[in-house]
Amino acid sequence: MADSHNGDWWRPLLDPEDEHGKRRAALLHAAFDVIAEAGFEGLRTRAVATRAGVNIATLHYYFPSKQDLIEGLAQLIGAKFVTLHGPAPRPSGFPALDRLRQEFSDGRFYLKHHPEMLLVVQEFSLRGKRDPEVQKIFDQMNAYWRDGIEQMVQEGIADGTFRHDIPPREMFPLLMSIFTGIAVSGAGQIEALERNTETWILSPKAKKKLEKRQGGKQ
Amino acid sequence: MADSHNGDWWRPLLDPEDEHGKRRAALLHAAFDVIAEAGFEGLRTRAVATRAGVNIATLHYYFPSKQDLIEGLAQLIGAKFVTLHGPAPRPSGFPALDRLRQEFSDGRFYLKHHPEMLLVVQEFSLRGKRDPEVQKIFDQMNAYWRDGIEQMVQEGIADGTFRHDIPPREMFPLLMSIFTGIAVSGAGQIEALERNTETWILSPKAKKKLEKRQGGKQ
DNA sequence: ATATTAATCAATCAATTGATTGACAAGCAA
DNA sequence: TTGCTTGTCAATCAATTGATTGATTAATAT
Repeated sequence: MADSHNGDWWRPLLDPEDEHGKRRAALLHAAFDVIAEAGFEGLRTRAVATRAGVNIATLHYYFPSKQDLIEGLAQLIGAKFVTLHGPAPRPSGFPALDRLRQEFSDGRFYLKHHPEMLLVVQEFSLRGKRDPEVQKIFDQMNAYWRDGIEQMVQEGIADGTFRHDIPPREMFPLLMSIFTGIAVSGAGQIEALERNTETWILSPKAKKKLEKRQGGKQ
Repeated sequence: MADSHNGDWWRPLLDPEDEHGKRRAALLHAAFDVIAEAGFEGLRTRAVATRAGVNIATLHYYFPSKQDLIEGLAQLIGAKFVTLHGPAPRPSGFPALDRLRQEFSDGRFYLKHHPEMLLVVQEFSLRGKRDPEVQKIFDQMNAYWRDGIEQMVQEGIADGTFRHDIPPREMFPLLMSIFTGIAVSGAGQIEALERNTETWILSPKAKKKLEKRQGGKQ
């Protein structure tokens, strides 16, 4: 994710060579913007079409129904989330800690540069409660995220980076709750939150090592 | 809050003697139900009126506009939240810990018995981003909650129940994030989450006392 | 050259939606 | 009784909304 901290972020997603895909993508991005501004409550196909610079009938040509448009956007966001959260090699002495920090870094990035992304995800999260198709995609997204965190926790405990007296299965909901809380409330003190979380879950051994390393550098 | 864990919960809110207030309340409760089922996206004045058993024109008699209805419900929920979260005397050796546990207890209660309440609050939270009037009420609600937690943290640190090496101002966003995360994700492992949170923030002294007390009882 | 398909739009439809109007009945005051 | 206020509803309005139709143009295939 850190690699994509640029202006382009997630927009170029469908094949830009394909004219058909281009317009389709433009409509999806327009839908994203409208939802970000007005929520699902204010999502109007006309607004989406106008924003994409096409006629309302053209929208229905690419997305037969409003529901198709919504599901298309859900899949777009889901796919992008997986891409951005994909496993990346992070060479370091504390791979688990690095991944934890990456997670916070991602949170900071969205909060600072693309809060509308978190907002739209919340909109979808809420809509999923009454829309099985959306829920399915949302569940996949969450499962992917959960698996990543769970793996991180297990690795961290296995290599002695994280405390061993918190069961992996219990540490996960803890982190998940913290991350979700950050995304929703937009915690202003995310740095302090990160620091304290580390203080909490790092093993004494890893703490000492880190202090030593930092002490040597400073 | 624990005292109100009954079937009536928060419904009897306005003066039931007043016929005018009765109808008004019925409309607000109907609106609550509609939002719980269909979200703001699906909130229709007709549905609310029908549910309350009155004509659409009667709804507009009590609430001139849809916006008035929404703001009325926001205030209703806000007021009830303050009532339910009001400071209650909790005689115990660990007042701060008791309040912490009460907070988790409240979370469990809503998740188990009234998840629709959390859902509607989320709907309002999201709507607040584009509705200043709603946001104002929501902010008051959150400020009240925050103050309570902040006070709890300060008391807990002052009387030695909580760790003193975490600044109160840093412990607060931590708990806030955890609570929010629970409400949103509906964490299934809320019990484990509570246990680990306690392990985290309790001071060593308080832990020993608790262990002793529990050991003596069991 | 001709037929077919893809892409687009202006115009329109049928249904919905928030809100209003005008009428009526019950309660209350003068 | 008379007149005013409150509460309620059937009917209606004007605007919106998701979706369709029919026509047109450009590209592609035969």
